[in-house]
Amino acid sequence: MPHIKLPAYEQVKAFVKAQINSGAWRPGDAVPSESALQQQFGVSRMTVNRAVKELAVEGVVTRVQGSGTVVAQLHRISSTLAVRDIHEEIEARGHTHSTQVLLVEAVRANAALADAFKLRVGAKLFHTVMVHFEDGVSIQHEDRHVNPASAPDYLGVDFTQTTPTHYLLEHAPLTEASYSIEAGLPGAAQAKALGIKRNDPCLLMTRCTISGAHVASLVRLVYPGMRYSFNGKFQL
Amino acid sequence: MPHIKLPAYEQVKAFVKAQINSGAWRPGDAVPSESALQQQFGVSRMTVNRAVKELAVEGVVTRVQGSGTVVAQLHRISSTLAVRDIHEEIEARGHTHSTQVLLVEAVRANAALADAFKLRVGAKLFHTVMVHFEDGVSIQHEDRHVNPASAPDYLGVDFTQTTPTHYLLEHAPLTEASYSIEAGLPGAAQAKALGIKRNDPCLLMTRCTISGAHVASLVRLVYPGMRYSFNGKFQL
DNA sequence: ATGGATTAGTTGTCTATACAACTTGTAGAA
DNA sequence: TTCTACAAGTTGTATAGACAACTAATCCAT
Repeated sequence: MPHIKLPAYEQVKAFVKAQINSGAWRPGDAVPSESALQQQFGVSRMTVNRAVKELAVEGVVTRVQGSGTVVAQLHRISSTLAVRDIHEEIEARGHTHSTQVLLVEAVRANAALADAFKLRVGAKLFHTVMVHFEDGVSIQHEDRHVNPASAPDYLGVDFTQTTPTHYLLEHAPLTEASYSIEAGLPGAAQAKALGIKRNDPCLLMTRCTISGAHVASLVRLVYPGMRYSFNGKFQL
Repeated sequence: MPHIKLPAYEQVKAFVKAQINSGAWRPGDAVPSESALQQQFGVSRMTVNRAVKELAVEGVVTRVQGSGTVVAQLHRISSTLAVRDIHEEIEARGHTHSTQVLLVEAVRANAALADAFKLRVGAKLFHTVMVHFEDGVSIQHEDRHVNPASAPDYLGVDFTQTTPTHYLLEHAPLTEASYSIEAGLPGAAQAKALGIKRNDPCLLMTRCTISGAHVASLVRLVYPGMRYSFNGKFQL
């Protein structure tokens, strides 16, 4: 065991976590005030403040100005789902990525698309459909609509060289995004493109990204069920 | 527009975010040093330090001691997946929750379970199977194994009154958890218990929770496909 | 009893300063 | 050329103090 000297604020954090961890302090219990911890550890209040504030950000404790600090009721799994380029993701696993472009076109927004993009019906949108492969195995079907206001040159991009996610992250900096993940069956065309059966379960992700004032992109991703999973981890 | 006076550190954060948001600073670009921002805003270095440090925690910028600060390459969607009691979750939606307990028993660990719990083959484990309903509609099939060392009285709990998650969060404080979400088909027994067809796609979540020195619980959750989704949002 | 002011205690923000730890480029020595 | 030592710049940690903002309880006058 290396005798690494932890910073003072880390020692305070470790102490609080240990009390919670051991069960001595239970959810809802009060955590000693900053001045109490300050005296206990012989450090300045700013140092204690930093420690407890970080624990609050991590969701371990809850603070109320004027009232005090208590052990949080729920311990959250803080998993950070990256809006990440699938190309990089696959390369990071040491595999090779390839893309089959199925469709590149300009379309006019129907009611549903107009609503999602906050544009009028009939407004011009870009539309691409492609399949991504990991070592030759289909892993993601990507059906995307893009707002020309956010990426006017989108249709001219060579998507066998650059993924839409990569291009958009470069040209339309992300300011807001929302997503939804559910299970479902692929459409006929999607199943065919992915080379799976119509009744093979899939993870369906829809994601809407906003860049500045515009809704930049709306994408529907289909992951063949058994070939992909979302993973996460949490540590107190 | 309310003229709310933001704290100084929030103003610095807002400035940096605005530069990134507008595209003036792109991923990989250098962010001004703390001393530069300090002079620009006429505040102390500690205030600037707090602002930029928080941006680093949020994943907006990347800092390297001795080198500097740059705009982060990837903007992450930080979605916090709560290890949350499904009872509370349903009640929070204004619906009513009910449980059908299918199995409560003690079992001996087979190879797979022993490996997951880091116990020897044949060690005693508790095992419960139940279905959760939201307004009478099945929404989750829960198949759970529990380490007796973490919750010796687990089998005596009335699970029509208390959910396993709630009981375990109370009696075995969570210190670590990992999960995996994928799409798949339910087993025959699971489909029957949920009242769905064998080929209805489902979200499958397996979750392993650690409490102190013990692997406390291993649970396999099955959510009927179209009735449940995981949602998340991100804002710069 | 009710309502209002006061007060003690707690967290939130901010300052000015100091030193430590680390990175990077440069000047000098081998 | 190559390596070393140094210096400048940057972030990390920590201090002591101050005031603001808020909460909860108490006391007091009505």
